[in-house]
Amino acid sequence: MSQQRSGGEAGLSTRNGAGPDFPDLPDATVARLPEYLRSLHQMLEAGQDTTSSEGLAAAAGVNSAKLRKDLSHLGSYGTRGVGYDITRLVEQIEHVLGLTIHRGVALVGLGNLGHALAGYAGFASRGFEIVALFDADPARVGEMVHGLAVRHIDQLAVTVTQERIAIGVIATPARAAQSVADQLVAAGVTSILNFAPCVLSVPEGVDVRKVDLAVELQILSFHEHRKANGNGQANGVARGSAARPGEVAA
Amino acid sequence: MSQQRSGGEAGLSTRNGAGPDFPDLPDATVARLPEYLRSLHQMLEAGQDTTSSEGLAAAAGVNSAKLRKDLSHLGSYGTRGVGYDITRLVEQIEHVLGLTIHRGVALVGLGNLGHALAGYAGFASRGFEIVALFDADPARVGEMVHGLAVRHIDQLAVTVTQERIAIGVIATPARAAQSVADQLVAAGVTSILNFAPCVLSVPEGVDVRKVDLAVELQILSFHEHRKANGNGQANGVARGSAARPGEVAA
DNA sequence: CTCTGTGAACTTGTTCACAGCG
DNA sequence: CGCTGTGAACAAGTTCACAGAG
Repeated sequence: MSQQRSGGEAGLSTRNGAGPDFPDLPDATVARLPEYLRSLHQMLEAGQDTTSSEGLAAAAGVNSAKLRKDLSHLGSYGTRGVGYDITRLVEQIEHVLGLTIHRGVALVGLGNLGHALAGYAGFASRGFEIVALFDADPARVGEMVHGLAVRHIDQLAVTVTQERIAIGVIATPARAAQSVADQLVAAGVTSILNFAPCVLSVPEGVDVRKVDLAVELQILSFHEHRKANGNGQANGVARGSAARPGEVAA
Repeated sequence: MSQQRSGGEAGLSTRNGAGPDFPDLPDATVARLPEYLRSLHQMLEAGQDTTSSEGLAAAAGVNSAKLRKDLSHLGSYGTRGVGYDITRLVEQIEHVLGLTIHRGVALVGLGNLGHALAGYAGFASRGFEIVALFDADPARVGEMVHGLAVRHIDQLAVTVTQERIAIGVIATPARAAQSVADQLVAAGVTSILNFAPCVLSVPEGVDVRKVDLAVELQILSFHEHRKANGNGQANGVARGSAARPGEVAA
């Protein structure tokens, strides 16, 4: 697993017992499906209605064998000699990712980053709706942010339970994050996206994904360092990256 | 591999030819070093000066064998029967990651996210300084954001070259990202952190890391979907995540 | 004859388990 | 004797290369 890649615990992903609708996907595959989906939507907008593994792979920045293997895990939705029907593939991926269900998200912490996340168009366009905002600072409570009023963190339990929110986003300072996570979990949240630079511990059955902006820069720094010192043929693009192979433009 | 996982091309990382100072680290190890570093700093602040692999592993959310293997790639900086000297380990990791050198960063795109990034304290505290802001919108040019004036994107080449900026952050809409990347590369930038939801193509020798906020939610959605349908023992925490193993609280 | 789907080879990453240093 | 450092076993992920469907 990418950013980041890569890191994190074993990533058991998902064990078997799967019906036809819930194939048992490798973690690495799950992490790439959203990227395929994005490329497919782009193609639809461009008026395309069919694509080859080669074409979609190029658009998503992976190689075609990998793409075919990923898609084959969903079942066979391609036609040999022709390619994939884009609409059908989109439906299939959205179904597997559970994007056909509308998902409400609670956002905790309305500092700089929280404000940006609250207004991030990319969430809404992908079927996620931020339905509640929380902050511990009384000065921020009541403030309207992108059409939603900020509530005090004390309201978290009630709201999350009432609105059956299953996904929480933590954008608080690190020192507050564990406590917020505990409250989210207690209220019934089972998936957390954590932007605070700290490790959260949560009960089994709760998924946490972490995005640490500074970590990404530090990884780039490592590669810079190596390039600068001319050692090895440093050039690697890892976890979640997107360089196409062998292009030399500039 | 995995958050990134992590997606992306082969991830050659770094080939050999390494001197003692530039060990050839596996990508997965590089991705974890920043997390170790953060935990170590936290321990220093708490007044600790020594830690065991077990202790640091717990703090960083990995298992201790992995941690020891990761650190062993840097050379032997532990004492058997005792543990690691925190200060020494911090120095070593910072050196390997190239954090001893001050790195200026250019940020392009000052929408919601760009504003948040410009003010993100986590960058500065990790040795990265945002030294220039760019936007294409004339209405935003000249605006002061966290002490820096926004310049027009036309100034990018000059500024990046003059200030010898090696790292660029793209926080523009997707449609502008490729053009911005091209300009960054042309001006000499060799590492790019891309927040735009699109694949960038860059020449060999340039590293790109991608952070896509919506992708993270979609991955969580997949696990939600499986949990809701009770299929398999869904619970996996992948790329860049941070749940401790086997804790059952709440 | 083209392009998918997939076994098999290979590479990378993780975990185990223990030798041996301090 | 505790804890690091590491070979060896294992697991996951990637790539190759080709059979065979359309």
